Amino acid sequence: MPELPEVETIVRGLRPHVEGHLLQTVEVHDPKLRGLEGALPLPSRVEALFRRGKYVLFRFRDRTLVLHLRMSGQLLWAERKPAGRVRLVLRFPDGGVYFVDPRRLGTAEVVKEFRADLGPEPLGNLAWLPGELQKSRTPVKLWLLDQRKIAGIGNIYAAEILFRSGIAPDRRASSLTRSEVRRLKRAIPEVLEEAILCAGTTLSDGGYRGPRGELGAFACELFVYGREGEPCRRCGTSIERTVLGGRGTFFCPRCQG
DNA sequence: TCATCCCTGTGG
DNA sequence: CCACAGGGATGA
Repeated sequence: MPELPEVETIVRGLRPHVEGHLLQTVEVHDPKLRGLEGALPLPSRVEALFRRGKYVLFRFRDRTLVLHLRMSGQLLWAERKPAGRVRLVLRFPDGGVYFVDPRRLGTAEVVKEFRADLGPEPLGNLAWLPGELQKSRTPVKLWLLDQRKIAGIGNIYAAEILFRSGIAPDRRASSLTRSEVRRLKRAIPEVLEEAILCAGTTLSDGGYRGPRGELGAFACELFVYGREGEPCRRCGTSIERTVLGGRGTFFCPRCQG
């Protein structure tokens, strides 16, 4: 499931193929995306390709194509049609961006101006973080998952960030000690940047793929996510799984007391 | 603030 | 064969 590190990996990989290049045609293979047909003048030059939170944004002169991969979406650069359920093809002179999405939960639209209720990026200056945490009584894991508070963190990285911080997922955000806030503030960019260096996380289901179909190696660096019943890599205690906000929540009961 | 829906492949 | 996976929009 693409979160910030996966989307960043995709954008970095696609950028040299796309930025400054002419989009020739848009092929829509899913009725849910019918709205894209004729939404852009073609051909159209991609002025910039970038990420905001988990969104992928193709900026044209006066329009922006907004993609969200949700659970199962992939964006692949390929010369020919890849395997899988292709919902959309953005064709360039020397290849295409293929939006493959078996569960069809991903979204794509063309807008005049990108609007989404997103909090700050977690890789920038986090000086604001302690004050914002102080204001919220929601469990800290749900706070991290709330895109309006901080943009780009999903279920996998929320779990890993909290493990590294030594904070239990159900702790209320406003109850964190100064020391815990300091550790969280450090762990957020550390975990995300390491995951970007690993080109993201491909779980055993194989769902996430990089822009050329690569696997994300951060799967080998996971300490808690998906490891219920396995020994904690730090202390050996059995990793536990609970449900918080309807989502699977993994943690070490000893390291995250 | 919390539940529901969207989707479909996969594991149990 | 059914429950589950879950980000985000939406409505209660």
